Amino acid sequence: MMESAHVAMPADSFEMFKQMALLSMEEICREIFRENQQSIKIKKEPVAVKNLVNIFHTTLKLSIEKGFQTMSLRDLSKASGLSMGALYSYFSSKDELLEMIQVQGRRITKTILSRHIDPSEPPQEKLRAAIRAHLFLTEVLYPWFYFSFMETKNLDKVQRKKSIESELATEQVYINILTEGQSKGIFSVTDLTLTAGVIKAMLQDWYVKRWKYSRRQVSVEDYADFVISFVEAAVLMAT
Amino acid sequence: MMESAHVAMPADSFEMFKQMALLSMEEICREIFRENQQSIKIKKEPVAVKNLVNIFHTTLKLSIEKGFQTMSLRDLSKASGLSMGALYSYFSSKDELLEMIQVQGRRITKTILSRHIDPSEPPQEKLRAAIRAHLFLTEVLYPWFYFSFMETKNLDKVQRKKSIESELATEQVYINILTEGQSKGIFSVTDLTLTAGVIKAMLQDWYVKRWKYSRRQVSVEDYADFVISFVEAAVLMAT
DNA sequence: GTCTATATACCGATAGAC
DNA sequence: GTCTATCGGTATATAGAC
Repeated sequence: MMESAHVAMPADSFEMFKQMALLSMEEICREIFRENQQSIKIKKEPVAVKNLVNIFHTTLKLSIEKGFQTMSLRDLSKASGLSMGALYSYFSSKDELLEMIQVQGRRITKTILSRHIDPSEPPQEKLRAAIRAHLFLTEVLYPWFYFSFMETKNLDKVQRKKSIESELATEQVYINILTEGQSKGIFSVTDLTLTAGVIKAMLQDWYVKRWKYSRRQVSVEDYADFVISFVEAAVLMAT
Repeated sequence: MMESAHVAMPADSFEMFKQMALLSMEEICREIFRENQQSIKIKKEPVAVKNLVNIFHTTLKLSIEKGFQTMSLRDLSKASGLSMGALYSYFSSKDELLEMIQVQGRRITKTILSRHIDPSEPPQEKLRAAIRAHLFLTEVLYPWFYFSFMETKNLDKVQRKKSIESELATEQVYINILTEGQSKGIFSVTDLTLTAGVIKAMLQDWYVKRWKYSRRQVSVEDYADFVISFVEAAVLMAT
């Protein structure tokens, strides 16, 4: 297993982030293919990956428009150009398709977020880096995040629990940063958990209410700068 | 038309708000009945209202669990105790049921929010009152708000447009308050629209991620106090 | 006003030709 | 590896008895 072991990654600009993240749809689908070879009937990797890219892309597209439950597999078949039979070579049920997408999304979040926070940096820098990394990631993988957000309630009990754990883990990143800053006398926070919660709510708004920001022509970098300044105004110790 | 003409309503505590809001399910359903008498076949008001209460309550309950699309009308029939035939005496299609619920929710929001903001108050008080009123309202009508939030994308074009307008109108309330405070030298805000947007995101989190707050035993008054202090720390002019 | 029974269409999933 | 044809089940919606 490759362990990047907290090598600092600056990601000063969104473009830099995009390149460093190396999150092409294709790579993600290759990983999914390799991990699900027991349930995927197709054996030739190039063919399988090509079709998985198509299937996931089309699923996300249709689900964002009208929801995963509302999208029938006939819709997916028509929009992707693959037949019903071909689709069922890549997953054994519609629920498995949902799960495959969710699992991968959670892992990417975890990997990228920890990779972009350098524990040797001071808390204020860490806070900025975390906010930027989180927003840039959700921008690059917007369909995935919106889908995950909207479809969590349709998961089975086991998967839903994992989804909740993932959410709380993301919040914990901010609780840790705030705690450290508090103890170093840089931040002044009355309630760590609630503060982390509202930070997360602001970040979430970027992909949940994306139509609002794109119609107002607010770029992800604009929004990151704003959230950072807003949060800092609220938590930085008055000097 | 009854016009409350901005009579100040303090709503200092959640309990007071609850009483003043007078938003019993029954009253709301009576209103819906009177406005939809063309599509509701039942003519006796007491019977119709009683069943509408049942239908809406059950619909919200089932939809929150698994989504409106996933809930079949057979599910609704079973859970409400009304037959399929009886259900169709109250709406002409499943989509109309969705629309009836959405329309009413939007109207309530608009009415209550404007009723609880006194334009003669100073901006700082208005900001506090708006945040409290918004949170208290979403607490009282949690199922309605969660439902509206999750099902907006399933509306037809016309209804979705109205939903967007409603969201932007709510944001405008905060933009106006912030603008006034800015011009009076009380607030210092770099971007009015983005600030209003993140305030709204924090308010939304109360009903979107409700499980988180209830598991942590945070009351709506705790949360209101926290959001007010967080926002004030960010926008109040340093003295 | 409420029920049961049913029309019609589409759903997820699979078998078997190619 | 991909297709078409089709299975059994269930969806929305309605007709007609009571």
